[in-house]
Formats: sequence, C-alpha cells, structure tokens
Amino acid sequence: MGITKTESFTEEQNQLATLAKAIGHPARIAIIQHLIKVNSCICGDIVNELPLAQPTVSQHLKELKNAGLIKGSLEGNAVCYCLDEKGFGKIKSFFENIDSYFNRTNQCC
Amino acid sequence: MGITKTESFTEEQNQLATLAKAIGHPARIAIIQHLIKVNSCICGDIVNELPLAQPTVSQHLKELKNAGLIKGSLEGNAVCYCLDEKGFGKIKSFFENIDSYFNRTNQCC
DNA sequence: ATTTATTATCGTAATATTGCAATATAAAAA
DNA sequence: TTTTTATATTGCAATATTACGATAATAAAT
Repeated sequence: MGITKTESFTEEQNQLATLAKAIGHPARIAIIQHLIKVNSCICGDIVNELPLAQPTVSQHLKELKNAGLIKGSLEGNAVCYCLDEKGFGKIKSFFENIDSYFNRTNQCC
Repeated sequence: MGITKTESFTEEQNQLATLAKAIGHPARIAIIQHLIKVNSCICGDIVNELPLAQPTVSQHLKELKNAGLIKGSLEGNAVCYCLDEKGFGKIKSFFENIDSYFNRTNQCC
C-alpha cells in the first residue's frame, strides 16, 4: 500500500505525526537551525546555506510552511522566513509529557 | 531521486532528522502515547491497541527501536516494551533551543 | 511431542518522498 | 521595456515507506 491509515488514528496523533515528519529531514533540520542561529527573519539566503538545488530547497520550505513550522512573507521579490511558534507549540507539550514520564518512572527494561 | 543526501549534512542534523522521522507516523505516536499512559513496560498488548495488522505493528516497533526511542526485552515468549530515555534525550535539547529562541525573539513576519 | 501464543521476517503491491532540470512567475533594477 | 534577481511549479526518475498475507521462529502450555 504505502498509504498511512490516517482515518484510523486520532486527529491529535495525525497532527503530531505530521509535525514530526516535517521536522524529520536533515535539510529541514538545517533550515530550522539556521533560522534559530540568525535569530530573526531571514530573506533569501537559505538556498546558499544548503547543499541542495534551489527547487529542492523551495520544496522543503513549502513543507515546513504547510506544517506550520515556518512563516514566509513577501518582501519585495524576496521572501522573508522565520520560525512559526504555532507549529512548534503544538509539538512542545508532547515532549513535555515524555519528559515528565521519565521524571516519574524508572527505566525498567 | 528519492534518496536523502545524508552525506551533505552534519551528523547532528542527520541524527535529529532520524529521530523526528521515527516519531513522524500516527501509529508510532500512538505506540509512544500508550507506553506513556500505562506508565511502565508493557508486554504484548500493543498490537491490540492499534488498528493495524500484527506485521505492520511489529515493523513500527522495530523502527522505534532502531531509532533508540523504545527498548524491548524478551520476557518468555512475549516482548516487554518501554520508552528509551536515550533517544528522547537527544531530541530534547533541540526543542529546548527552539523554546529559548521564542522566549528571546519577537515574531516578526 | 504437539499445540498454542507471541513476535519477527519475507515478499510484494501501492503510494510517498527526494532531488533536480526546465520552466514559469513576479517584482526590482537598469 | 528589457534584464536581472528571487522564488515557485512542473515533470520525472530513483528510492523509501506503508501495509499486510504468508510464513518462520521461539517459547510456553497441554
């Protein structure tokens, strides 16, 4: 098949999976890290930062945008990108739950 | 191509991507959530919790195990699964960085 | 020893992802 | 207006992922 059985899972599960999946590529990790590093919006230079062709980078940016992890606003003929708190906020509580799990539970296996 | 250019990225970027990718499927989110919920190792009943056939679940468990997100130890003819702090620890600091980014930076776009 | 229960592996079909060349689009600059 | 610059879209080939039936492997139970 190759098709995920989305309808069999809760909306929350699908949402978290979508976010994690969007993060789950080294190029997209690199984009996120770059946006953290420059600590502000960045216009344009993302393509120069990555070892990938421009259409490939554009595609990765689109996926991050669809997931709500970055925002891009037109700034003349360039686009200004920055991290989007909305997407990251959603996945944050998931990892906080895991953190509190490890804080209250001993490793058993 | 369909092949990720792993060699073009840092080891950290590839590692984080591998972890996020492993989390990035609703069935694997469901497995993780179930392990949190029962708050201990769980032997066997994971297949019954998911709307997927046994081989599919087994495959998802394997991926989580390979990523270092869960551990499984033999317990008779069953297997005892629990979350693995190792994998989650690696991805934790990444999200902490993002958190501190949002704490010190105003949304601009 | 045979059966039962649990998990893993193999094989395979369907679909998704990755990457890029070519091309399109759109705004600024000349 | 033409050119340049920056980004997006299309089309396609290569590879990866998802799912499951069939089957294997292993240990407990009978």
